[in-house]
Amino acid sequence: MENTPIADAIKELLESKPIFENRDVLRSTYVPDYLPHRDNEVDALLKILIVALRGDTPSNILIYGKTGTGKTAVTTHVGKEIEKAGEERGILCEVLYNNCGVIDTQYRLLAELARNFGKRIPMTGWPTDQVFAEFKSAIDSKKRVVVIILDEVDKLIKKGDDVLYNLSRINSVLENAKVSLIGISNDLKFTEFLDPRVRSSLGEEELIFPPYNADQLADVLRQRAEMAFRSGVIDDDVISLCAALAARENGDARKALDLLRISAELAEREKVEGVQEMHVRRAQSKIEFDRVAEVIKTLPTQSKLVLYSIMVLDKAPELIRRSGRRIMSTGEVYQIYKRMCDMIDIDVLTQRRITELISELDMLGIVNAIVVNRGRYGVTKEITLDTPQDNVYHVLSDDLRLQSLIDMRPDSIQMQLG
DNA sequence: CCTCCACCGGAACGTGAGGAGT
DNA sequence: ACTCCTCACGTTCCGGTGGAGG
Repeated sequence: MENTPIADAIKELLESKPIFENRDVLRSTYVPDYLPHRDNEVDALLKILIVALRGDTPSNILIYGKTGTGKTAVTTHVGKEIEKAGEERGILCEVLYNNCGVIDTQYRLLAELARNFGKRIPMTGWPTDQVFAEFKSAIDSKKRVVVIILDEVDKLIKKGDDVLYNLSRINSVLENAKVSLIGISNDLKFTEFLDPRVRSSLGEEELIFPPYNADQLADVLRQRAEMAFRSGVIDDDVISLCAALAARENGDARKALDLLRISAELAEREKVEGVQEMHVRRAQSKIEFDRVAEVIKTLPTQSKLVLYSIMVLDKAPELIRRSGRRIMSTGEVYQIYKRMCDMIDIDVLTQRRITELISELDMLGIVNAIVVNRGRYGVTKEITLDTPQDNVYHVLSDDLRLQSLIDMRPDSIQMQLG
């Protein structure tokens, strides 16, 4: 039988030894049976929720912690264990997980909750109180304890805290069932915007999850790596590097896992036997670029144009360099910006506004801008480009209003500007 | 020691879009 | 359909800054 090139390629790809045994273990949504270095948090949560198994109402809980500190993992993990233990003892205890980042209106949340108990609620159309009433009657039909996990609660209260108010008082109108709430937030200050009554009711207990340090992250990674990879494809140096890099950025376990997974994917694509430190470095810059691209994509046109002005200026030969980077001032950027606005017929904003846009770009980590005093020569921002820019062009030119300009590329624009 | 550059960044205000209430 | 509010985005105005250079 004659093989086509593609058939050969498929054969080769299938036969090459895979690096992964189970890729999904490295996703942050995967919850392992044991969570390293979260024993205290698991304990604390268990102690609060345990009363559910005696048929009592657990206190409402607020959980705080930066992203990737294991809030969601610990909570769902403990939730499952409690449910299981209840089952074994013949106690009806249900733990419902909701991500308010996805379910972000009160209607949807209540509808979702009610559906969990077999109620059929239309996607839209009913008055919210009716949905609430349905939910109430659904849970109250039996003697049970219901624990409602609200992940990313801060997203929910953006549109008013009515749901939280109603849910936190629901126990007073229930005869059989008991409800307790667990709110998860990565914003420590989000309760400030809450109705005081809701705040005190929701925050009966508060848990704060500290970030992982590098050693702890390494343990987390080792545990997952053991399940995720064939033995021998990854050595401890790679894991330590991933852990160290992620620890530098707030001890985010999600980031550490992403880093490890993407490193391995890069290695796999190269058909190399094992993952090397080089892959980790490359994975990091890939992640960084994806982040930047995402940010730039969502920037308003004016900000993009300011960024592009900086990029054009960055190519200018006459600028002073410092450690390889070209330094420019607000005034210089503004001059370029104005002329480019003319070229593509876009409103010219004032320098005051541009200063602000530059500061925003700085906060987003796309450029560096520090305010310096040049004495006799005034105060200005010293701006340097902070992004590997070659990749940025196509992201910028997605904006139709800028397309013609971006396609010209900096060098030829400079010719035109003179 | 004084001056003065070239911009920073706060304050107050204007405008239009979009949402809530009625 | 109507008003009323809020919000994001911009503008104008302007006082403030701090060290290089005289």
